[in-house]
Parts: sequence; structure tokens; C-alpha cells
Amino acid sequence: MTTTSPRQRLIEAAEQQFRRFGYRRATVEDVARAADTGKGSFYLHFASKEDAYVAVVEASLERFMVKAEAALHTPAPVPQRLRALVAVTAEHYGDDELLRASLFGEAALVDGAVARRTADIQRARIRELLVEALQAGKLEGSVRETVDVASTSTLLFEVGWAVVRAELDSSSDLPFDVALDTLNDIVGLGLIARAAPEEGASK
Amino acid sequence: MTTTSPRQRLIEAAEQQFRRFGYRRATVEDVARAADTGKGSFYLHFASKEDAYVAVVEASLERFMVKAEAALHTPAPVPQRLRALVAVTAEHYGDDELLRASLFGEAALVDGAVARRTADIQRARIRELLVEALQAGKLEGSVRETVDVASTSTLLFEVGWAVVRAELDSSSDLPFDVALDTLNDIVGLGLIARAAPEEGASK
DNA sequence: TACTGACCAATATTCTAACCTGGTCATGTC
DNA sequence: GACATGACCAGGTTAGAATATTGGTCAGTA
Repeated sequence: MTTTSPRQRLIEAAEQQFRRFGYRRATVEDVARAADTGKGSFYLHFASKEDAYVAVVEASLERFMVKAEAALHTPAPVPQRLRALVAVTAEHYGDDELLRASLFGEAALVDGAVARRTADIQRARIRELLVEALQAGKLEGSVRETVDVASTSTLLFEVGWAVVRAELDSSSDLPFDVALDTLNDIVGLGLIARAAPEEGASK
Repeated sequence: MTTTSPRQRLIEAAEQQFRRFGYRRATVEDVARAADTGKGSFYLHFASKEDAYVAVVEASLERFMVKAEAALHTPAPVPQRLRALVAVTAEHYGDDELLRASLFGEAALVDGAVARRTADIQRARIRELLVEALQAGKLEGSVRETVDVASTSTLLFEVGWAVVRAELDSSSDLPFDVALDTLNDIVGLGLIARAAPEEGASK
């Protein structure tokens, strides 16, 4: 029980406390006690309570990233991989209240500046994934060369989350698989009726 | 100054007060006074303060809808019309703090149940626009017959707002016209490299 | 050197009393 | 009668003083 490093123990204890009580109500003292150490030691490892929270979110996020990367690193064509990513995300975020609250700013667990900070971290990390996937798609030839990776990843990120949110929000009337199909369909083929697949079609 | 109907005067007065002080701080009494009428009369026209707020949002929304419909009802092909819609939206919502706050739940002007209610109204109304545009697109042949109008409108709504938000959020690093181009590009052509424009490409 | 917990300033909570405001309705006006 | 009004009330909100808690520090211990 005391075999892990103090920092590790602190992160684990902090995670438990934050998950149970939320950012505000969890106290540094309780975290330290739960990690079987003094409050002073807490500050040897983290500059502030907020930093500890960020560390917890980052650790949680890392666990999600493993799944997410697995979903993306398959031999399937890129659009199908994106679909898998959305599915995995909905599943994971459905279970992980802490990540969800930190991303959407659900006030029950976090809010204000901390929530914004952790939301940014998640967004950035997940968008990296999309950038990577898009570049891989270009290499393998399944994504058009002309696609602007930076802005496309931003937009993909938003539609992706729209679908995830529709799934997590029980009051939504958009069935998950329909949303997924549509996402794939639009992202894959666009809206335009096939006519002139040659040059210069937009702007 | 007293030529308009009492209800109209009340809505205008309410709009001024709500815009200036926000939903909570604006008082029914001040609204009535500003409309040059008694507080009791207020309740002849509105069942509650909240209903008056909704009426104000609806009136504001209607003014936006005029512009939005104008942007959509042009002879241009549908994707280009959608682009115009996004541009118009960004412009209008950039100026109209009340609509913006009511849609995004910016707490300065509104929050809680009222904000949710007015957000839903706006979402529904704007999504109708998209549904209409998609159907028109199908008729004129510029939108694929196979796209699912209901779910597509939902997703389009989300990307559209992502672009608008990127524009309104000054800290965003995504230039508006790049975002617009990308939106058009993806929605128009999808991501897939042109290869087999025949059958069964998704799912 | 590595750690700790008593300590402090700042913030949060609780309590109470005064105050305000959404909504009603008896009364007045046309 | 139909319509409009403002005095009135209950419930909720604010203000502010008194109290308790907590993030963060640091002198002291092992």
C-alpha cells in the first residue's frame, strides 16, 4: 500500500477526491491525508490545488488517448477510423464524469477557470489526433490532398463532439448510429451531387 | 410616442431593459414604467416576466431570420448559400449580445432555465432553415438525394456554429475566411479522394 | 535533506434583518 | 361592462456581521 511513489499516491488520492466531491469541495488536506502524507508534502509535488487537478485530468485523458489511438491506428480507411474514434469517445466520456465535466464545464464537478484550462487541454490533445489522422489519410491517399488540415481538424472536432453530445444527452432525438452514418456520409462524400469530379469545385 | 400598441411598447421597453440590465436585474416595474403603463397591464399581455423575455428574444430572432432567409434565398448553389448564411450569422450575432447570450448562456445577460428555453427556440428556428435549404438543394439537384436531412441539418448546425464561434471568439487562431472555405470544401466535397464515385461508399 | 503540521490571510459559509420584486386583485375610469 | 391601474403581500433576495474553512507557507523536526 505504500509501495508506489508519493506523487503517484497523491495523484490517485486527488483523483478519488475530485471525482467524489468535485474540484471545489475536495480539500488539499483530505487529499494529503488520503495519500498518507502531510499537507506540506502535497506542495512539494504540485504548485497548487489547481495544478493537481490538471495533473489528474491529464492522467485520465491519457487513459482515454490509449483507446482513441487504438481506434485510429487500424488498417481501415480513414473515414471509418474517424467513425470508430467517435464511437470510442462517446463510450469513454459517457463513463468518465470527470473528463466530461472538465470538457463541457458541467458545474457539478468543476467550473470557472479550472474547467476552461482542462477543457483546452483535452481539445488540444484530441485535435492532435485528428490532425495526425488527416495527415495519415493524405499519405495513404484516402484523404484529398487539398484539404486544409488545421481548419479541417477543428471542424471535424466540432461535428464529432456534436455526435458524441447527441449520444450522451439522453433527451436528444438523434439516434447514435444515424448520426454516425451521417457524419461518415458527409465527411466522406460531401453534400454535392456527383457531377464533375475534375478540378476546382469550391471557391 | 404613444402611437404603437401597448403590447408593442411593452416589448420594446422590455427589450431595452433586458439588453441594458440582463434578465435578472431588469424589473417588471421598470419595464412597465418605460412602456408608460402600469405594472398590472404588463400581466394583461404576458403571463410572466419569463414569457416577456421569450417574446423579446423571438422578436430579435425574427429580425435575424429575415437576413438569414435572404442569404439562403439566392440563385446561388446551396453550398454557397450556406456559406453566406454562416457569414450573416457571425455578423449578426457579433452585434446582438442578447441573442448571443441567450444562445450560448453567457451569464452576464441570462442564465438558467430561461437561457435554455431561448437557446432551444433559436436552435430549432435556425435548424429549420437548414432543413429547408437541404430540401431545396435536393430539388435543384445540388444536394445528393441520399443525404439524411434531419441528422445532416443537426451536424451542419454544429459546424456552422463552430465557425461562427471561432469568428466571435477573438482569441481563436482560426481565420474566418479559412474556416468558411474549409466548411464549404468539406461539406461540398467531403474528405475522400476522388476514386470510385459509384455505389456504396459509406457504412 | 525530506518531510511535516501549526499557523495565517483570504475566502467561504451561516445567520439575520431589511429590502425588493413578481404577481394578484379590489378599485377606478372610460 | 371592459379595461387599466397601483397598493398590497408572500417569497425570495440582498447585505453585512460573525464564524468557520481552506489554500498555501514556513519554522521546526527527524
